[in-house]
Amino acid sequence: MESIWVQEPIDHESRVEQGDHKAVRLWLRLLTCTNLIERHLRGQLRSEFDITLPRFDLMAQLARESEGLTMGDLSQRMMVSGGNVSGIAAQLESEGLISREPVQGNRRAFCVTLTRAGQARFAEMAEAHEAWVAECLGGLSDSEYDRIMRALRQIKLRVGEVER
Amino acid sequence: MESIWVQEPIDHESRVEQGDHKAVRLWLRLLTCTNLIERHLRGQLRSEFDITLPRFDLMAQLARESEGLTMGDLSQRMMVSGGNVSGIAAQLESEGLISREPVQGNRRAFCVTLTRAGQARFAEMAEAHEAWVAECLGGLSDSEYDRIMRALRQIKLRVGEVER
DNA sequence: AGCAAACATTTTATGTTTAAAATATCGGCT
DNA sequence: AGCCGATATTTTAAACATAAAATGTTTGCT
Repeated sequence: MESIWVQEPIDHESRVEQGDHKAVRLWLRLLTCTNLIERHLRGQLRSEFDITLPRFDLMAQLARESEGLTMGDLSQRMMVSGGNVSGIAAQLESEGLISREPVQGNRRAFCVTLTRAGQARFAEMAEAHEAWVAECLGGLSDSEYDRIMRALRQIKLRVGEVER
Repeated sequence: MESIWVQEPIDHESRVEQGDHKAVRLWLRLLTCTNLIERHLRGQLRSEFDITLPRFDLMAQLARESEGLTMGDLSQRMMVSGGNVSGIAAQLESEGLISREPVQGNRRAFCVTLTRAGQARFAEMAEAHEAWVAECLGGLSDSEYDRIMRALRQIKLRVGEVER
């Protein structure tokens, strides 16, 4: 059980012992990559647009659904709890970037949409965001890209089955 | 030379745009997979062992270093702030799972180690944790596994460069 | 020795996230 | 009509996370 101590990069992945299994190593590498990119994007959004990643994420969901989404839809798509969406939406609403209108025929739900100001603001941010992501992930060849996408889809489906 | 990262712009304008969109799709899928697995593990740790992911993570660091680690070491390896480690360690200490002893020759630092109870508890959890991860990620062929690992390493390096 | 800078950690203030409880609405069943 | 379980959202409490200030220690420089 002698843990050869590798010192160079200290992150989720490099802390693994030799005896650890392949799946765990893949998991830690996946986690490291995602955390690094997420941290990068969070910092960029903060310094360039003074917005948090969750708020950007919520706006991004709305940007692809011009009809609007309910709070529950947002919670599902953002993969965060409903209470969390309540808080994030409250902030964006107070900044005038989104609006929440009652749904006719269902007084429980709200229909959340980007305001005109929100649309304009998001368009700016989305362009920069895309460039930042491409900086991190844009260099893959087509075949490599396809291969990873397929593998990740497989993983996604599998976790879905396990979760059930 | 890893050709993956050498981009040859044939049509400078449209090529880059396409690549950007692809990069974003890849990023979103990466994020989805990581979130799904993380959520699964969090839930399992909670329901099976009544422990949170950060606390498990801290214990996992210590389990690999029988000599113990300082608070600063833990902060670096867990990739979280020092203040955060203080709080998590305080909880674990109050539960008797870790101990913090003064380091001889440096009265600023603590040496944090798993208690005997902590070791036993972690051994149980680690076995289950590994099985859960394998459930999620174990379905890949060897070649797929190698390919993803390589691609993720390249991504990791690239983000490191971008960050600088 | 004296002092400044770096170090290791904790504290504080603020904000995020989650699970669970609370509130309110809807729909079906009798 | 009246009840009950599902649905949609908000509120609450606890854990987690960060940045920045505070505390105490070490190191190097003169």
